[in-house]
Amino acid sequence: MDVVNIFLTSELGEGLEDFVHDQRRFTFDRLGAEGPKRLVEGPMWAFVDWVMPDLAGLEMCRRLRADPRTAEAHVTMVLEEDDPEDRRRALRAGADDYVIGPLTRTAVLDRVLALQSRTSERQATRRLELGALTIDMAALQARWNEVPVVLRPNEFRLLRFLAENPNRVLTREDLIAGLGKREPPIDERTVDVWVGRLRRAIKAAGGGNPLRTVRSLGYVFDLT
Amino acid sequence: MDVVNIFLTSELGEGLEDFVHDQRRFTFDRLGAEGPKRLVEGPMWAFVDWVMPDLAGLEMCRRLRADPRTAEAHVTMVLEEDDPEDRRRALRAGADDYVIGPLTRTAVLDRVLALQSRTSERQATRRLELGALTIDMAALQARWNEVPVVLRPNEFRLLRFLAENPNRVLTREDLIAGLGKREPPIDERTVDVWVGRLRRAIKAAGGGNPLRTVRSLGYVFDLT
DNA sequence: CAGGTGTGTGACGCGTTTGTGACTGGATTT
DNA sequence: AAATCCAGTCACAAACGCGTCACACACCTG
Repeated sequence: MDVVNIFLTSELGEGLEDFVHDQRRFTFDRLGAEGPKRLVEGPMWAFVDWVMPDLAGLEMCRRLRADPRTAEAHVTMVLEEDDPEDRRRALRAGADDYVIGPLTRTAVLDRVLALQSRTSERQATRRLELGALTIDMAALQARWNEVPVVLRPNEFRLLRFLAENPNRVLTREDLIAGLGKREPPIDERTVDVWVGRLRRAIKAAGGGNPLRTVRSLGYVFDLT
Repeated sequence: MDVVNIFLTSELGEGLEDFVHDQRRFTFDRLGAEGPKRLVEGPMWAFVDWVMPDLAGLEMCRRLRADPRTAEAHVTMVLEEDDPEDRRRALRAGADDYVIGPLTRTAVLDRVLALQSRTSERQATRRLELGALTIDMAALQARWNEVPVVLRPNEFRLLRFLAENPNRVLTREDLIAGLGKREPPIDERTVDVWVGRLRRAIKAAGGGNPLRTVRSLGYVFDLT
């Protein structure tokens, strides 16, 4: 299910809790002066209160824009009343949008659903998630439960290819071809060594063994 | 309505007047040896003539870059003919771009519209914050925990480009293109030297090493 | 013109990666 | 049970890719 990450500042959305609507899970997270507590992937929405205890809402806007983790977030400013001058300043500080408070579940839904289609195009970052394992194609990095798996180039290619065809037996021939090795022709037994090395790397990161051997045929990436 | 501020040198664009196109107002302003007459906000384009009565166009480029008011402007050099040597020198002097003159309303439109999306992103983030590292686009300065990192121009451009695409493997080709180097074609191995120099500079400021090498592919700016 | 700075390049050396053959032990077949 | 097959693992050599250095050249400054 798609997850919509929503960041809130200070006491905004006091009564708001995670909820599910229309195939989407809305999760709420506190947003402090240091930015988001945890790093999330996918579309992000931030609702910034105009008045904050220790930091002006405008400054928070600028910080969100300056931080690459949240630079792509859709920032909505929550105003107490409809002051044209404040709206202008909010937009200039980097907000995409504004609502007149207080923030309610309905207000959040309206904003997010109205704009989701537009924003979802942005997140082109390719990424595979298979159980505890996530593979970030852009960063060329794999993680097992957030623990980085240190992989050599060939191992990464192998993992990627296996993960892209889960629950399907891939012969050694498939794997050699899938990694684009032709010259010189690779001995099929070499694949065994590749798999061994990959397994060891995942294990070193505290992971399990998602790679199952199918005797006399090849290997499978077992999903769940 | 969005305003696009365009600066012109000397007799360039003699017949050009303010006009409106596609929801944008284009305003033209003279650019003298002392820089722009008035201070403006928002995106700026400067068209610099190669030949000027009292000042060489190249020198004008450098001044624009040195002046914090115009350092972020998009500078287009206007050449009379397509001389590769002149192009090279124009780019080296700080120009982002060039056209073969004379300057017409159409040429201005084309340049500005083609590049606006890219540049407007840049304008939005005058400052990047990535963990201990902050990059000040306006001051052309980077700091690691408030300690200035002394960078040469090329190193700054490299750091900036890497930091603008964090957690993404950038090939040497990407980096060369990202720094806008085309003429003459740059040897890919030179990128290694750039990275080495950049790393050393960050280290000299007491910083860590946010630049990860991805063997046989390129480099990544690792966030967190 | 001399001195200084910034930058691209070729070359060298070292650590890493990787394909392979050999050995081992478990599984399968006869 | 013996014979056979097959996959896991190790050690090793060759190839590869990267970091670094010194140098040349262009440019700027005085």
